[in-house]
Amino acid sequence: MTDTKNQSQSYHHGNLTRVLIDTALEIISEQGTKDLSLRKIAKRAGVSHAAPYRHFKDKNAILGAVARQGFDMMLRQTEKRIAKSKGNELDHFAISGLSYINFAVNYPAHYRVMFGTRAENSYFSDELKPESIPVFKLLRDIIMVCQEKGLLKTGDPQEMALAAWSIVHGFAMLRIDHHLPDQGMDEKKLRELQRSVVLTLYSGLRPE
Amino acid sequence: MTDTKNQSQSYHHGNLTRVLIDTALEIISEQGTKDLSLRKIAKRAGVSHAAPYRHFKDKNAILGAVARQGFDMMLRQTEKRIAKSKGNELDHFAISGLSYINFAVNYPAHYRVMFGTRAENSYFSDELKPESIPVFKLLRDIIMVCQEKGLLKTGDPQEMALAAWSIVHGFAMLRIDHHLPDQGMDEKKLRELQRSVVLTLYSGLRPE
DNA sequence: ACCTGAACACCGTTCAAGT
DNA sequence: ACCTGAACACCGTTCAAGT
Repeated sequence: MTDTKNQSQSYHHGNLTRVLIDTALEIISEQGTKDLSLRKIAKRAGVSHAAPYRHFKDKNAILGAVARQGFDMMLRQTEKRIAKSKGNELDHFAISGLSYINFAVNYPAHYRVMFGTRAENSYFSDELKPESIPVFKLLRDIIMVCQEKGLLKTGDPQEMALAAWSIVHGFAMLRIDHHLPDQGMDEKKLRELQRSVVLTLYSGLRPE
Repeated sequence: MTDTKNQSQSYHHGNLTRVLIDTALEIISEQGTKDLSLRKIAKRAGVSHAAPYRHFKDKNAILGAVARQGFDMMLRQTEKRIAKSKGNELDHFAISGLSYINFAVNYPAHYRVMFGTRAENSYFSDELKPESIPVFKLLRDIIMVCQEKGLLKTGDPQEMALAAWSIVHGFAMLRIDHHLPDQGMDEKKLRELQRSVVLTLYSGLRPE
């Protein structure tokens, strides 16, 4: 009963920025990226359709904020899973890939904004996809450690990280866009499939 | 000089359907999927903005036709490359993957429509992604032949085809959307990278 | 049968005006 | 400083009307 005062007035005092991001995510989850509009966001946030322009340059800037938040969440989540693991570095490598796919499956709205086709995503800076760099670096660092311990084969770690990323990104995209031939597979079967696909292909990176 | 008669009148006699598809592709290539509009297509085709509705149910139906054409082209192109190859079945397997990525790189406009997020792509039928089935089957058949000859390890060919598909789809998407850390890589370097990534990961499917 | 033009309900973005 | 409301140039889709 004490914190019901900040209802319809609260984000008139500074937190509209956050509310707009959260509302955008809600709408994307419910109606898809395609049907997201600035005017819908504004209406649901209880504000005029021009108000968001005080907080974001344009519609893409809101999507950019959503993407940034997504990359943050994905990184933290992956780091946490690795920290909790009792396995060796090779296990960490596998966990990073599976965790990546899990994030995409659990937060498809975020993921779609993060990796919407670049042609449509001018909300990434004109330079190279800077948002995805930290998670890519994490992957590459794990690979380098594995190489030092002889758990993965030698070779350019950047290239191997890219290979690993291709698999998980590809699988995640096919999965959340329902392009998989998942004829009547239930959730458990899909998770097994996902595990099997990643581990099989990762084995191509093991020492010969 | 003989066939200049069919200029602005010709598609009033039945081929507007084709002109609309081709025009859509032109605009996507020039301005991106996001900036494609029915009204732009109609205007460039020299027809009123309501005319396309005689030929397609709605805007998505046009994109569906583009996607279908893309899957056709991809399949034929891959089959042709395999037919020209002098290698064994394992080579065919590698060719199918590299050919897949090449198609995406050479026809990014097609590819983006083919694999735009499903939430946005109601132009795929409500059933399972039927357009992509033939190319998926080709991949699976090659895998089965390789298994019979002991060139690939045993296991569910459907699952292995999915694994192979994940890689090439993931790499293709990252590549055409410029999410790759391709700092100053030229075309030749990118093709080497692509080849290396695919072959490395495919080696995870080889007999143990 | 095929196309047009007006109409409707939406967009993103800008800008003067209000508090 | 932050928000509103009207305005502008666009959308996709429908439908009566023209040929």
